[in-house]
Amino acid sequence: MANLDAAFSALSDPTRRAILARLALGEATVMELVEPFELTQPAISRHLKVLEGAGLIVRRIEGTKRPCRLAPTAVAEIDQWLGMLRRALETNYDRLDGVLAAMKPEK
Amino acid sequence: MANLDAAFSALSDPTRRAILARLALGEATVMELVEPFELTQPAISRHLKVLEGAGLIVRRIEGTKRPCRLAPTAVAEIDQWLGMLRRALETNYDRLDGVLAAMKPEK
DNA sequence: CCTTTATATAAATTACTTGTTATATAAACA
DNA sequence: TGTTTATATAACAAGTAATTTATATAAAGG
Repeated sequence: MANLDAAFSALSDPTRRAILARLALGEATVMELVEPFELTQPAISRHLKVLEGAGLIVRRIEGTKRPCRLAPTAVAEIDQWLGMLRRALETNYDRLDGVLAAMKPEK
Repeated sequence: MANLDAAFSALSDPTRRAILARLALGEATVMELVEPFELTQPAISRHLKVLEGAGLIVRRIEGTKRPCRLAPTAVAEIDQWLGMLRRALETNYDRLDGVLAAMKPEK
C-alpha cells in the first residue's frame, strides 16, 4: 500500500467503510454495490476508485462487469502503523509519566 | 470514541500521525509538538483539536500549558472495526468465491 | 446491427481542510 | 502591575472532496 494517507482517508468515509463491509462477505459488482445505497452509480464508482487507489480493493474485468474484492495486504499495513500506538498504550506511558513526575522531589 | 469517521480522518494526515508517534514516547506540550515541524503554532493547535475531537488524544491543564497524551481506548475501537476486514481476509473469501464459481456447472 | 446493461468520465456545485497572519486570553514572573 | 510565555481563536486564501446530471464506451443479446 505504501500510502497511509490514502488508506486512512479512504476509511474515513462511512459509505466506503460500508462498501468494504459488504466486500468482506465476498466479491461484488459495481451495481451490486450501488443497490443498498441512496447514491447514484457514478458516486459509487468514484468511491471504488478511491478504495482502489488506496490499495484497499482490487478489481477484475469480467465482460462488461468489474467485480471488486478486498485487497489481501491492505489491512496488514494499516495494522502495522497502528501497532506503534497500540504498544505505546499497552506499555502504558501514562503510568511511566506518573513515575517520572513522582521522581521529581517537591512541587 | 464512537466516531470512526473522525478517527480515520484524523489519522489520514501525516502531521497528525507524526504527532501521535511523538506522543507514543510520552506526554508533550503544544510548543514541544510545534518544535519538530515547519508549521506555525496555530496550525499544530488545530491538529491537536482534531486529534482530541477524534478521541485520539487527551489534554490536561497545567498552569499555562496543555500537555497532551494518547487517549487510552482510541486504538482499540479502530482495531475493532478493522478486525472485520482482517477476519474476512484471513478466512480468504477469495478462495470461497473460487469454490462457488467452480460449483456452477459449465461456463 | 440496434438496444440494453454495466461502468466510467466530465463538468459544475457545494462544502470541508489546511495553512497563514493577526489577535485574544490567561498564567507566570520580574 | 507590566511583560513574557503558552495556547487558542478568527478571518481568510488555496486546495481538495463528494455529489449530481449528462454523456461516453464497450460488451452482450436479440
